[in-house]
Amino acid sequence: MHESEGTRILVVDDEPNIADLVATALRYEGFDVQTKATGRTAVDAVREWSPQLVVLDVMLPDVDGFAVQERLRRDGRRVPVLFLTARDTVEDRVRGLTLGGDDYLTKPFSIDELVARVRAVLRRTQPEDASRERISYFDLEIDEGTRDVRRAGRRIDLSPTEYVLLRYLLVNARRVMSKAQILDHVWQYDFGGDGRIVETYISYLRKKVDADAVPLIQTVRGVGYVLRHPED
Amino acid sequence: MHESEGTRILVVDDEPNIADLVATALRYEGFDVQTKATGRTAVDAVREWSPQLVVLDVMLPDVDGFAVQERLRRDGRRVPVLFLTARDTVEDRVRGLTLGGDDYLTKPFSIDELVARVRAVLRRTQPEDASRERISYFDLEIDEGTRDVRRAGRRIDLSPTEYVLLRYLLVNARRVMSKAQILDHVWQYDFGGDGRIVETYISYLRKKVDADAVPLIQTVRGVGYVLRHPED
DNA sequence: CGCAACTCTCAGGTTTCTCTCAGAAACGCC
DNA sequence: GGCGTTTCTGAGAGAAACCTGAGAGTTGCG
Repeated sequence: MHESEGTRILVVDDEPNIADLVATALRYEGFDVQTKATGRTAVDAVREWSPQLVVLDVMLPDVDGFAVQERLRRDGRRVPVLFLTARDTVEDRVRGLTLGGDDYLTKPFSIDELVARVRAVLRRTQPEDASRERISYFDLEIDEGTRDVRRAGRRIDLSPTEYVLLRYLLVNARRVMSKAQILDHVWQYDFGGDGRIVETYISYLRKKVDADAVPLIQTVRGVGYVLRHPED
Repeated sequence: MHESEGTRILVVDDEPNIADLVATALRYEGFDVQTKATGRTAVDAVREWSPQLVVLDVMLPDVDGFAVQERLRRDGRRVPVLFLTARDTVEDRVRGLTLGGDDYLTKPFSIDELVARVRAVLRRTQPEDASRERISYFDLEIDEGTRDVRRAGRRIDLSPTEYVLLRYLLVNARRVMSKAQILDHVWQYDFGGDGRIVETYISYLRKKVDADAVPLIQTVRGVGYVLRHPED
C-alpha cells in the first residue's frame, strides 16, 4: 500500500510523449494522475479536481506556466507546482521558487529525478509524510534532503549521476536490476547511447563506495547489478 | 487451480511457429491464449477481447509493434506489453519500457524465460498475485523477485542457465523431467546441440546445490532428472 | 578566459559462461 | 561377474559479458 495512494497529480505538457512518460511513471508509483496539454484546460482541471501537486511545463501553447501559476494563486488555490523547463530557458524567474514550496526540473530529466522531486515537494507541503528522508542498507545511508551519502559514517562525494544511480540501487537493495531498468530510471529520457555507460558509472561508484570496505555493489553476470551484502 | 486461470493473453507474431510455440506454452500454464499474425488484427482483438497482457513481436508485416502499442494507448487501453525483438534490433527503441510495467525479450528465448517474464509483468500490473515470488522445496528456495537462491539459508550464486534450469526443476519438484523436456523449456528454442549438455549443467548444479547436504537432484536412469528428497 | 568537474565513448584486457568432447564411473540386465 | 548402455565430470576452446583507464567534449564557475 503506497503512501502515495490517493494523492492526485496533474501533469501539464503540450508534448504528448512527455506528458505520457511522466504520467506513466507517476501512476506506477501509485499516484492518481491526469494530463492536460494547455494552460487553459489545466486551470480548469485544478479547479475541478483539486490535485495536491501540478507538474507544469513552462512553455505552453496558450498561457505560459508562470501565468497559470499566477492565475491559480489569484484563485486562492495554494497548490504546489513542479515546473519543467528547457535547459536554455531563462532560469531567473524559476530560481527562488524553492522558497515557496515549489520546485523546478530542466528537460531532459531522468524519471527517478522527477519522482524524487515530486516526493520532495509533497513532503514539504504535506508534512504528515515525514519518513522517507533517509534510506539505508547495511552501513550505507543516504539523506534525501541533504543529499548526504555516508558509508560507515564517512561522507562520500558523488556527482549528480552517481548519486541518482546509487539511490536507485539503494531503494532496490537486494533486488537485481537490469541495465535496461537502470538506464530507464537513472538516465535522462532522451539518452541515446547503449548500456555500457552503466558499467562505467558502476565502476566510478565502486571506487568511491566500495573502496575499502565490504563490496556492496555486486555484478550479476548476464542479468544486471545489485546492492547487497555478500553474506546476506 | 492455477491462479493464472482466466487470465487472457494475446500473442502476436507473424511466424506461425513462434506464435504456436508461445501459445502452447502459455496455455499449458493455464492462461487463456489467442494468437494474431498482424498488427491490425491485434488491435481489434485487444478491443474486443481485453486481454490482461499482450506478447507482441516488434517486427510485423503491417504495423510494427511499437505502433500497435501507441494505438492501444491512444485508445485509452492500458494493457501491458511484453515485446519480442530480434537480437540485433534491441536497445534503440526499447528504452523506457520498464517504466510502464512493460518488458521485452530478445529472440531466440527459452520457454521458461518467457513464462517467467509474463508472470513478472502480470505481477507488476496486477498486484493481487503477490505470492509465487518464492518457490521452495525442502531446504532449497528461490526468490523470483531478488533472484536469490538459497540452500538451508545459505546463498548460492548461479549463472543464468543454471538458474533457469534449477527453477525448472524446482517448479516441477517430485516430478521426473526428461532431458527432452528440459531442453525444450530451459534452452533457447533454436538450440541445435544434443541433450548431453543437460548432463553437464546438472553436474554444475550438483556441485553448487548438493555439495554438502542431502542430494536433492536425482538421476532417473533412462528417463531424466527429478528434484526430490531421498526419503520423500 | 581558463580551470575544474562531469559526462560519455572507446578499446584493450580480464573474467565468466556456454558448449563440446572424451575417458571414467555407474548402472541394469543377463 | 561380464557387458553394453547411460551418465558423470574434468578439460578446454570460443564467445560473451564486464571492467577500467584514457581521453574528448561540455558545462559551470571563478
